[in-house]
Amino acid sequence: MRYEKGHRTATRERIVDVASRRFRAEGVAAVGLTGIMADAGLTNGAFYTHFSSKDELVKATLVHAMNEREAALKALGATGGDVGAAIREYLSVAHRDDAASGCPSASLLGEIRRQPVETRDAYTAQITAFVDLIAAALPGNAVEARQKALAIFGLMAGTLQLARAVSDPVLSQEVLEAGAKTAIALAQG
Amino acid sequence: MRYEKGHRTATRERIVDVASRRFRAEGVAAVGLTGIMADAGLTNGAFYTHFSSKDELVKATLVHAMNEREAALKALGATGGDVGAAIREYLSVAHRDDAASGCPSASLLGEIRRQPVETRDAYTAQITAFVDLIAAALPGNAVEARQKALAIFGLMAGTLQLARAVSDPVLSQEVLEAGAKTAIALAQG
DNA sequence: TGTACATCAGTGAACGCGCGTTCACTGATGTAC
DNA sequence: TGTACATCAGTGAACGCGCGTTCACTGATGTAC
Repeated sequence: MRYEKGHRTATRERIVDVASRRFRAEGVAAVGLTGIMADAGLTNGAFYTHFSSKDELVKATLVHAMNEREAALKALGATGGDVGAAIREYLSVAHRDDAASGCPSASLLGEIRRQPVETRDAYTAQITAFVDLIAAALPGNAVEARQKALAIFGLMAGTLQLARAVSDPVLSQEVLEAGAKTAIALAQG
Repeated sequence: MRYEKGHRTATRERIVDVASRRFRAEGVAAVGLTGIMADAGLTNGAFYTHFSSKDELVKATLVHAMNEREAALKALGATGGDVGAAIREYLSVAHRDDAASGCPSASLLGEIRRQPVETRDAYTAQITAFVDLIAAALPGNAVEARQKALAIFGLMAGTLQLARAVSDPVLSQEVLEAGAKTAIALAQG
């Protein structure tokens, strides 16, 4: 073989990994393909041997980042019932200051609505699974738990974005704390 | 006079108005100055007799849109204590489907953190006033009311964005309802 | 009163730049006969 | 065993395009003398 087995797959995954970090940190519209390919150690032309368009890459990165997040949530034991720990991690200073490896919903939610329908469909499927996971860890009957899970998710994504947007560090901290306190109360009550 | 009195001011306001609608609907990065000027009935060159850069326009549109929202909130009687009506309006299908004239936080929150510090400062001042307004209408002591106001704002902005992002209309409606129910419970409890 | 110049809001072509995308080509390694 | 051709992942220059920004210019109306 010219390249070791799995070389092509590994290259594609490297592109997706680099792109998903830069999209989350800088926004989809602001990041160019040439830069992504350079970060992955390749030249621009190779992009189209892996993806048919930038839109397809965006879709792949969203799915990749959501799966990464879902795995992190499971690792934190949230699915075992410790939703509080997951909320505190989500609304932490560390997560606020590291958008690149953080929740794609928090960094890209505003851009997702302007993506092609295939991308929005993929995102919808991911978010549905994610909300199911949160709901399963909440007390109460299934209908109530689902409602709460949706509200908690909206609260966390909105709060994290707000904490990142404001320029006053004191206010930012206050936003995180108010969100965490409220989300935990919702999860327990 | 060559132009009637106030002509220049009116033109500037027209540019800000057009831009603030298009930025909210399509995102700051996706809208070009030539298109904005054409929508305002002018050619591209005139832009720089009113603003020194696109960044300055973005800042002006944010302030403009936030003030517009604040006026709408007051008109709804939220400052008189009817926070429920304001929440229902915010998380309505009408608001979801009309980002152009809606809350700039919901449509632009993700982009604000990447703006120059002057823009983020201006946004921070606006959001502070906005949160004070919500807090004043909530029951309980000032500290509690402020915490609740921050959480409610995060919840509403995140929920509205999520309802806009998902491609499934049933899920979108469910998101709006779960958010509204939770926000109202928070405001009353 | 008539003429020369100043002011002002706006025009529209041009600038360099980076974007997404295309494509002829390379070079290493495989297979066929 | 030696030679011709096929496959594959990637290269790097080029495409047209729209971006933010600059600038010489226009034309209507004002003021100075």
